[in-house]
Amino acid sequence: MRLSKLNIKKINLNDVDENYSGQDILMKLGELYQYESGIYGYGNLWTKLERTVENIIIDELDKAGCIQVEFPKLQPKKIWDQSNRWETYTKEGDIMFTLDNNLGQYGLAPTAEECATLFGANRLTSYKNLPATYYQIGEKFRKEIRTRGYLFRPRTFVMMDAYSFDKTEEDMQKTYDLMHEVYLNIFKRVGIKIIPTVSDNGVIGGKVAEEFQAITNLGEDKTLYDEKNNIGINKEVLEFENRDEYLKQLGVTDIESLKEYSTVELGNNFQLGTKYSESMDLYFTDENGEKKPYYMGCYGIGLGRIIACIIENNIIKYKNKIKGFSLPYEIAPYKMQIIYNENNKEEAEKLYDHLMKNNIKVILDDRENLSIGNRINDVYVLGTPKLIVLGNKFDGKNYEIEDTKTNEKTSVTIDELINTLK
RNA sequence: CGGGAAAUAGUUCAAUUUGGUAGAGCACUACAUUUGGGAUGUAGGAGUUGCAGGUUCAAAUCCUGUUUUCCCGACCA
Repeated sequence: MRLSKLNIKKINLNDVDENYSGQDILMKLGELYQYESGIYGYGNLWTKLERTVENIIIDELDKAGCIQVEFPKLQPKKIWDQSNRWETYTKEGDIMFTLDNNLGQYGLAPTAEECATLFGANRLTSYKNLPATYYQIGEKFRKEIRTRGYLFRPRTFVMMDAYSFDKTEEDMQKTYDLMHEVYLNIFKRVGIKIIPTVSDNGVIGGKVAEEFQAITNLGEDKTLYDEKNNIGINKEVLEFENRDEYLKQLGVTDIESLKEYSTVELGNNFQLGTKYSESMDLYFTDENGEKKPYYMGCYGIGLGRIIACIIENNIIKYKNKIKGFSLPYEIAPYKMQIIYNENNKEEAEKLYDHLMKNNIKVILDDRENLSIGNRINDVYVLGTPKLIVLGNKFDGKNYEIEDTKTNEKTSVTIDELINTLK
């Protein structure tokens, strides 16, 4: 990408939000735009980053045999009546944005159990069709009573939601366990340290729900982490009466020895059982020709939260002052930023074309009338993991790459450069 | 929904205490110089002070109402 086309604003790093520095920088750049509390527009960097994370999620889910689909964001009231959730979501919970017009009443998708169940039941008519898991990635809408931390808790956000259909409770458990493994792979690939955590729902109904908590000092939750068993316990659980029995069940013996972390929930999986199948009156036919309810599960990952988390966990400071951030190389939409002085303009253009031809996404800082220093500082503001300067020291052969996280500099030839970037 | 803070130029803020022509830094525009870690000079543009009432000769400033934003809590498939 040519930086001259991105039209980022010049920013002052002296008054950056202390808590959410990365997202505030994107706001100041114009790469995030707030329309009102909890409703944002995303610039190129956020969008590309989202695509990258999305592709990782799609890749892992597809490998696990899940089927990508898309459900409507505009959902008719009648399907919510079918599961008896319209009142819950509009009155008691008051979480759904609703529309009322001459065609009828609608809700903007806060989630999609109804859509998924109807969609699945229409084609999963026989036990021979099961199991099946459908997933989609798209915007969700929720009337959060209090927005918080930019894209950590907005009112519209991008989420992956998956819905599984199984014949029996045992099969549902298998699918649920499989999704657990898929989630761990996803979070590993996006570079986030995750703690699979027992949530409070789990206490009430046995092991039917789990959260995937990421360690960050900006978190909303407190999680006790048992490193040996790789399991976390939401601190809320300790408030419950049957805590001892429950902890025993988890294999946690010494609660005092567990380290407490501030965390944010990036994913949440649930065993739904036959709740939707039965309430919506949708069944399959089993081996004996009998009507049976689907055992379902639902699985969610917040894409926006993943991205916010990655950005805020990779802030770069210099002399205790915020400088910007540095994205993990694997997920950065642009791997390197090319900076040059007037004498090396042609060389820089050549390098840019060469990398593009090799399908390596980089940023060429082709803006005019800026000092090298200005340009280098903007690398940090955009989060680009590596930078290369074609300045006075450039000899036409050896390229000096700098890692923005470690400040390590290496000198390489063009072929070596392409190999490192691949 | 409870508690707290705030709203003035694109942005971060000052001027409000004590009513009297609305300012500054950064950003923006033009020209020149500068160009390896957030330059310099000269000139310039930019505002119905969130909105609505009220008091006053006069309101950013005082009073009343209202809207919005942020933070803490509660809430959270």
